Amino acid sequence: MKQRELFTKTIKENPKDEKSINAQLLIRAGFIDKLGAGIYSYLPLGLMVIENIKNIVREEMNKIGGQEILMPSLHPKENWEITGRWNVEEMYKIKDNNLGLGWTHEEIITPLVKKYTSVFPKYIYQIQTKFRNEPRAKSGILRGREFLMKDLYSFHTSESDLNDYYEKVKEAYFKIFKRCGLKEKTYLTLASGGAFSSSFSHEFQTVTDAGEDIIYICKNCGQSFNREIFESKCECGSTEFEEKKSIEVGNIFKLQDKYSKLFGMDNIVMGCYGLGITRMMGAIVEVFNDEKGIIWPKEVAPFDVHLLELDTDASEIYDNLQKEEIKVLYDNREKSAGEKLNDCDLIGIPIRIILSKKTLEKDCVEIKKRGTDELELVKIKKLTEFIQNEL
RNA sequence: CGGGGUAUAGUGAAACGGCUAUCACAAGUCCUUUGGGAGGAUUUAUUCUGAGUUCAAAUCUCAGUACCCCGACCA
Repeated sequence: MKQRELFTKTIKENPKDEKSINAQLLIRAGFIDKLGAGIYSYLPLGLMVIENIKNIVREEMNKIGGQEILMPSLHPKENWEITGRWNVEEMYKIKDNNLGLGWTHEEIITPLVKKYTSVFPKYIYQIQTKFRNEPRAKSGILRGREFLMKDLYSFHTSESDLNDYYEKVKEAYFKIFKRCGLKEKTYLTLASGGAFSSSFSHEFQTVTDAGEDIIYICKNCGQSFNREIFESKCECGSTEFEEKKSIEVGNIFKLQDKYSKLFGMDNIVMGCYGLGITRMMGAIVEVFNDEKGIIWPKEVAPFDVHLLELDTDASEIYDNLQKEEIKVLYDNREKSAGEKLNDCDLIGIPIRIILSKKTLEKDCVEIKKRGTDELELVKIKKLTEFIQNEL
């Protein structure tokens, strides 16, 4: 993709109505646009990142038997009256129509599964826009009023089967975090089950100062506890903890028969497993950035390489890389070198390739990996091979 | 939902209650530039909305709205 043609624009100065790092960088680098508090448009660069995260999540969900569907955002009042959750603050309601905008989907998935199958277990998920009337939208895309979430629901005929599957989901989540670069920063955290689950739930908390939660990480075993349920001793016996701010990127629950019973599915127990897609994107930016911009982990980056030409035509290199299906952002804009270099750092694609008069004299391009200071000259002939090894 | 703050061009800022509301960047056109945001010419406003005070309001007062921050909230 030629940067000249890309529907986006970088901004030099921070927007005055955003304080969070993720929002400032994503807006300045041209990934998202703000429409209102907690309401954002995703421009092509931002959508590419979203799609990358979604595909990682899909692959890992499918590996544990998940089947993808898409449920509606508009929800009839009747479904929510059954569970007594129609009159909660989170629900945006459509006046005079007995419809609300869904902030979760138990009320839809449970009758749907009842209607379409009697063969269990079943694992059904979707990646869909959720609406929540947040009393305080904040921190850019970390806490939006409209956001993308993956929600998986599992249906079992026995509690032990639910327990087994619950553990599988935990593993799948850590595979997702690993591929998104967040594994080292994300802790499985014991939390309350909330109003609709009697037992504990597990949260996946990514450590960052931008987070809204406080977790206590056991220095001995690594188990972490949400502040809301934290007591002074870990299960392993240790009393040494590290206190950290964190953002909840995922939350999994054993719902037992709470919803299945209400919707007339006898002897079925359920689990539900949420994962915030846009929230993860924000968390990635919060974790991976420097004073110049974003530093995308490979698998979620919008492009593999950022090719800059400085006063030297690099279109042949661009064509050759594209032929090998390497995703290239090609900057051949008529801008000063400084502007191109700064934009490149801001956007944060993992590998920067520069062709200039200086490098061309040596039949080379200059390679720099985002987040490092090392420069490397690579022969133009060997460039494709070099990049393929890096991916 | 409580507390605090802000609102001026696409973006970021300036302007004592008083002159034609300035400046930088971006965007468009023309020319010169190209290894860290280069230069010249030219174009860009209902000062958030409504009321009030005043000879005179971007500036003071009140109300509303939006946004930011702290707290409460948050499957």
